Amino acid sequence: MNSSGNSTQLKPTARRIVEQAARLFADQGYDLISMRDIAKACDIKAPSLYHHFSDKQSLYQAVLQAVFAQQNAEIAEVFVTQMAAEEKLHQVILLSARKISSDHVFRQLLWRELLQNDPERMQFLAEEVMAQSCLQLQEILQQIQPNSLQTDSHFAITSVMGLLLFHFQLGAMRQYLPGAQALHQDVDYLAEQIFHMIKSGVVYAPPQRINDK
Amino acid sequence: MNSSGNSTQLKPTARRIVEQAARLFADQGYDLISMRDIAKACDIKAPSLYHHFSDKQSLYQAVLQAVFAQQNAEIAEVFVTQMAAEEKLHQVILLSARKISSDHVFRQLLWRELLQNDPERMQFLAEEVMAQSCLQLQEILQQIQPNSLQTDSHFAITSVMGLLLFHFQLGAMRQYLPGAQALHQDVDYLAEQIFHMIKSGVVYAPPQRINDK
DNA sequence: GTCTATACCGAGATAGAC
DNA sequence: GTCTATCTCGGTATAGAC
Repeated sequence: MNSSGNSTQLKPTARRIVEQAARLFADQGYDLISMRDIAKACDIKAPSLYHHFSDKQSLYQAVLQAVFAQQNAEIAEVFVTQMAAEEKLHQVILLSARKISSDHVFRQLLWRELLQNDPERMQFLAEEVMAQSCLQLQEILQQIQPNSLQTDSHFAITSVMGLLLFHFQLGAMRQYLPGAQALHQDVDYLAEQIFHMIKSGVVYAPPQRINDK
Repeated sequence: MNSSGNSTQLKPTARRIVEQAARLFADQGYDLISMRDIAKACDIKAPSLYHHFSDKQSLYQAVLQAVFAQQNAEIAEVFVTQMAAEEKLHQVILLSARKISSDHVFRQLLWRELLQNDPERMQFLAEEVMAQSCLQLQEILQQIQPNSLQTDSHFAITSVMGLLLFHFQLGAMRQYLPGAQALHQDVDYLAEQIFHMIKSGVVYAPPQRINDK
């Protein structure tokens, strides 16, 4: 359990509220969680919450802000290392996989936001949460592929996101799908597979050129 | 707008209710849609719904059943053609992409179910909805890859699912991510890219052997 | 900053007439 | 098979004491 909103510049009680609310919202969703539920988790009564947040929506916004800012900070760390591009991609995927698989709160909230597909929130998510990682990922990918070909880096980036998110969201369904083995519970193994699929997709046989810039 | 529950063996009014409910549930989710909302969409009053379904949960179950059965039937058609394995994979991905991108109701309900991650429902989804397509996909993939290597077919299958689902769920966020172009709104183009990524992932350099059977 | 008490609303569901 | 009327519950949010 991580990234449950250690956002700074919030007073300690507000911080605790956001932390608890994040866990509950992630788990059961906005509608199923009542202000009473959140209050109970914080050992206070519901009306006290309104001293810290004007209403339920504001609290939810604060939760998203906190969780995604936290995630953003942690993911950024992945990119600082100095290695060959391919090994860098490998590490980025491995560490992102560990992060996303272990951080249930972040993953669920992200999945929920993608469900809504609200334009404003998508812009916020993309620009404030994803953009940094995506740009650095783009750079790595362009270093890996042969100079002569230009594969679709936007497609590659979103595929990395998609594979990471989907494989770790699959959870309880995985065991019922064909060919499932104990192996597939192993985060590092899945990360390895994702790395190879992205790498081969980028390196081999791009279907067509694209004016990437 | 498709697959909105043309389930047979339901009386016509019940069928209409399921159809409308599917659209509403997919769009706004179980909790946000009231029985009154559904009734209004059917031009009846809320209590009349209880003549056809014992409660809200039962109606939701009927919706899932109808939408997923429909989807299952449509996807199954994709596999009947006779072609070389690689071309077959190509077609399967292309047609699945068109289906999943156009069927907003199915995609949203599936995404919502994956959010809950309830073991029983995951088993239902996997076995009743996914299993057929997955097994046939598995067969195709095994025909494509060189006999000498055994790649992880479970990983490949779930990656196909993940890429298809994610890329078409991305919707409004896509335009805010690096490198987005008008191209990426084109279903067939994305399908092409997914096909190539899966193909190269399966054909080239499997990271390690696996006892697949 | 937290509480009790409460207003207000809309939800799911049922009874019983037609 | 559909309706009107109604019950009951739990939700968000506010007022005002401490």
